[in-house]
Amino acid sequence: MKKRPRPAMRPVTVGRIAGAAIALADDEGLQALSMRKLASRLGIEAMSLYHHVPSKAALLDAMVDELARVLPPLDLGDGWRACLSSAAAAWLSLAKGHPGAFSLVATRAQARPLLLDWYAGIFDVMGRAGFDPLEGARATTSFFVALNGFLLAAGRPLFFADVPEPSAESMTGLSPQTLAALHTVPPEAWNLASDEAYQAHVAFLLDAVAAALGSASERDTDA
Amino acid sequence: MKKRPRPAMRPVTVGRIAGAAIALADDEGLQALSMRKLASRLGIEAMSLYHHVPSKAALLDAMVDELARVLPPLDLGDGWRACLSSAAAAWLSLAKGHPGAFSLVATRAQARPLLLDWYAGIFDVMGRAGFDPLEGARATTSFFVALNGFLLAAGRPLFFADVPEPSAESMTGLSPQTLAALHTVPPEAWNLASDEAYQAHVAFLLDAVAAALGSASERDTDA
DNA sequence: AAGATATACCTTACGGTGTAAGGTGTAAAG
DNA sequence: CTTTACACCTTACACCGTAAGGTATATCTT
Repeated sequence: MKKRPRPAMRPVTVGRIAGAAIALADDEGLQALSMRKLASRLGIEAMSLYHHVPSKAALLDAMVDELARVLPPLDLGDGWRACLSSAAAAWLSLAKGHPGAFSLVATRAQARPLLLDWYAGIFDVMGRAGFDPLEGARATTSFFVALNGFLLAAGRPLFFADVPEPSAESMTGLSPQTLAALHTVPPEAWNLASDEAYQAHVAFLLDAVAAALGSASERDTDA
Repeated sequence: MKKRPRPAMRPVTVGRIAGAAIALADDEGLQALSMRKLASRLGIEAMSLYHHVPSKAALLDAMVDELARVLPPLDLGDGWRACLSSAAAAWLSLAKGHPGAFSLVATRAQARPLLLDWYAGIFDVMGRAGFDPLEGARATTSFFVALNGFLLAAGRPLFFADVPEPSAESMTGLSPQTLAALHTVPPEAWNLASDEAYQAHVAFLLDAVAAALGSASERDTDA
């Protein structure tokens, strides 16, 4: 045991770097996250970050790991519906708590151990519910990518925040038919920023899971 | 009418710039799309692009417009299910035809007239099917963001391309339970790159739309 | 025909980015 | 006290988006 270097002092660690990066992304947007700005928040120089993290891509992975640590625990005991429902709630709280950094979790989840542990709990619940493995896993995967699609879109307005008045048609380049069609639907239908819209999306997806599982494993549902 | 400038010659137009940008993004990835590389593909200098396009953000919008022009037409005549189904197919063909540029369409669709015309056709079909406007529009919106979630994730492997063998657990940092849970599901369940997976996702979502519309407007379905 | 004008493109430059290469100072180990 | 190792720093490079202003040419006006 000759190698026990006794770090001189370690005020900055990978975890702390990732935490500061998440805070920076949440404050100023992911595109504003640069090695220089991040370093200055930590009171060091940009290149010093490279003694803790090999590249910016690795930093982004570390941010995903750090975010996975604050994921609320899942409800693993009350059946698949409660489990998926609590997963959706946890996902939402992560997206709301970290508006700038969340897209990383949705986008580069591949092979980050903590996040996979979290997902694995869900696959386990689905498996124990007795569903066909392929159909069940497909439904679960569809559920999650659909959740991500919503939360990634929720950052910016889908279509319009406010649909332009028909009188303004000349300014938008929209055809009258298009404007008329858009005006037949209530504006809140595409306001993805509300909790209510998210709940509607989750309910929509849970029904789809139920339908997929029901049709794929009748032998289990009526047994 | 004194102002009729008669352009000297116009070999490069916004449309052509957008087309070249799409090709560049598809060839080398969206992050490799720079004004300098794009200009050199067109045989001009970077700053010359700014005589046709005010900023890079506007260029990205122009790319969305250009992509919307190659969207296959929708099936507007055979009911909402055929309409959504053809929309999903069109969306897939766009994503497959433009792997680098597609994420722009999914991400910055706001207020691009051609794309809104396309969407408006769908809202029109949904409206004419007699469904509750809010519930119907919510279901349609959910359908599309869920489609986007799939196609945005389909670019990279979700979880793993290949799940590691249990014997390799020490290398991945995964717990034995996680590895076991991941191994209970067939690998193709999270291979999002196959057409079959997409069809399964679309079928999953269409069932959800049917369920949402059925529960929201019984007065129409049995009338 | 000659001058004015408008346009398409170019040159230069600035402050930002990620990061390769190598230097410095301090704290622990021998 | 010397050696060593590590945390942090300095400098530098190639790239980015784009602000400011220059030049050549094609057309309109006279």
